[in-house]
Amino acid sequence: MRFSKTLIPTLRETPADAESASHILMLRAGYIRQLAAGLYIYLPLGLRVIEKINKIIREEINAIDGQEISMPVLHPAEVWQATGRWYEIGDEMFRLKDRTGRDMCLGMTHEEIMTWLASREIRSYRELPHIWYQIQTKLRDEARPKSGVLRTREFLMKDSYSFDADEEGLERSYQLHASAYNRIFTRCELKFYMVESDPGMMGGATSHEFMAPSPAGEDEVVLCSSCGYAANIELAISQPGKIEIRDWNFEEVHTPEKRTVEEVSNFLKIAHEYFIKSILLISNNGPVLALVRGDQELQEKKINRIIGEYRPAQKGEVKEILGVEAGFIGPMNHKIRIIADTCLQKGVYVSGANKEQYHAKGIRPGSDFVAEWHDIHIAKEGEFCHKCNAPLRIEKVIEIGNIFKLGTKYSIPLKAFYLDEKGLEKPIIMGSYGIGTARIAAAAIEQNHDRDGIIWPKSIAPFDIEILPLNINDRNTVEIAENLYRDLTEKGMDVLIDDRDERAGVKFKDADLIGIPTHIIIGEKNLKEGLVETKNRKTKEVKKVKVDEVVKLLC
RNA sequence: CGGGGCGUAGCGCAGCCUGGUAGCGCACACGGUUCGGGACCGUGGUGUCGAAGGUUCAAAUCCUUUCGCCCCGACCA
Repeated sequence: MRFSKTLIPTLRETPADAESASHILMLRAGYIRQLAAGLYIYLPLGLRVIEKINKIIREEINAIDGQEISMPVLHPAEVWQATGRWYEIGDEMFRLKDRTGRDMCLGMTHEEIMTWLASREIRSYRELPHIWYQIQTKLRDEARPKSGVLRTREFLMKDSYSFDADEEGLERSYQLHASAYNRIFTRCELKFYMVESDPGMMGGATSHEFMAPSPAGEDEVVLCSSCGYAANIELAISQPGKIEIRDWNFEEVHTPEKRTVEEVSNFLKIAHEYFIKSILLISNNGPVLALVRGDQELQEKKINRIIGEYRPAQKGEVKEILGVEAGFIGPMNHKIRIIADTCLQKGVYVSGANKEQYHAKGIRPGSDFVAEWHDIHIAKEGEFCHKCNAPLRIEKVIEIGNIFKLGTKYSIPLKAFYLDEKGLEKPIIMGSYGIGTARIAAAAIEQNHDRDGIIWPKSIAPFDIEILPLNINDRNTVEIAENLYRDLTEKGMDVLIDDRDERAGVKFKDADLIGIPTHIIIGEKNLKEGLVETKNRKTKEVKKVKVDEVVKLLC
């Protein structure tokens, strides 16, 4: 492709609205333009990257017998009403009416529609299993689009769905996807982890996420480098450091105006981990007291899985329900449900005395209070793996893919049944598997860039080679450049030739910004000796090569 | 949805506090010199100052409302 005939509007200055590296560089290097919050135009270079990624995805999903189909973006409400998600999902779903007043929505995912299709087309166990997928635009009215292409309201996603007769089949489809995903992200040359994740609204029991480490990521994962344990921080289990068991007798201590763990800890000269933090929550089934150790935080997702929907109690409610001001709550002598973090099972602690201006020292779990024991704290860097006891570390990550076992959550309400060998009607067992194409591109940039610009992995770069004829007014330069352009293209390489009448400096700067892996620099002086230069964008290594050996070297 | 910030030329910004009718850099056009890391000199064009309303002799500037965008948080199939 010729630079002079391609829309590659590079920017010298950093756009004010961009913050993350991928956002800044995609704008500056002329890959994308923003239409509105969370809506992006993919310019020629951007589109090429997306297409390269999609090609890899197609090859790998086809290889596990996935069949590509294409589904409408506009959906009738009834299908979503059948599964209840029409009502469960709030403002995140774009809704509209057609001219006859019929309720419609824009597809934010396609479980419903895929299942609807399966319900019509699959009759017998003999037709199973199936994997259907599409690479299609999804629309979600995100509360907060951010970080350029990382979180948008309209985005391209590969979503596949598996249909099996039983759990074993689902497990097989799930593993096929896990291995396909590993190949896809490996081919895209990303650093990534496969981690345990919270199935959340998708229902079902098992799910994993594929996470690309990057400071621009919105999620965090907990990793054990010793045994390989890896989980989303929303559900990661960790063992806090052990503490000594003190021989304190139970006593009430006057702690005037000392409310927070920090304040009482300083006042009594006792470390945070000897405290019990009591947090009052209001669930749909009444108040719940959650207890975590003083040096820990409550993991909201974990408690959510135990008690369902809830909200933190307001100050007035604390006094009303527990009879004491927040800041002096302790776990003793309450009639409400108490859920305590498992690490509190052993030890002797300090907490509120349930009496204004007093804390209690020498609290013994089990005898001074009873509780349900669950892991409800947020895992922290330096805590220990519950499997192998090695120290854990935490990394920020970008979610680039996920796989879910859905079971029958969609097949039952949408009546996707099949007849088994005995003629019994059974619901199809499903899985759903997503990959965000643009997030792969963004993650690749986040993980591979330098001061000068993008450094694309070879597999997803918009072009393989960029030719830089430095002076296009020199006949020899142009001739050699054009010959190389033709020969390399004929060999199947994707080649961009910077045929603009620009100064050499401009071409170098733009080439580095755009980030094509290999540059061929054609300058008059070297040409006089029959040489051109090849430059590796990543290592910056430059080699002088004879003109007629270039093609052989690069193909 | 809560908190914060910003809307002035294509892009990046100054001017606003203390009202007097808009400026700088880059980009763009033309001419000349230059030509291997975002050249230099000269000339030139460019704005409903996000929008609406108000105060005032006079509003980019003060007041009110509203829209948009970014950041933090909440949310996130």
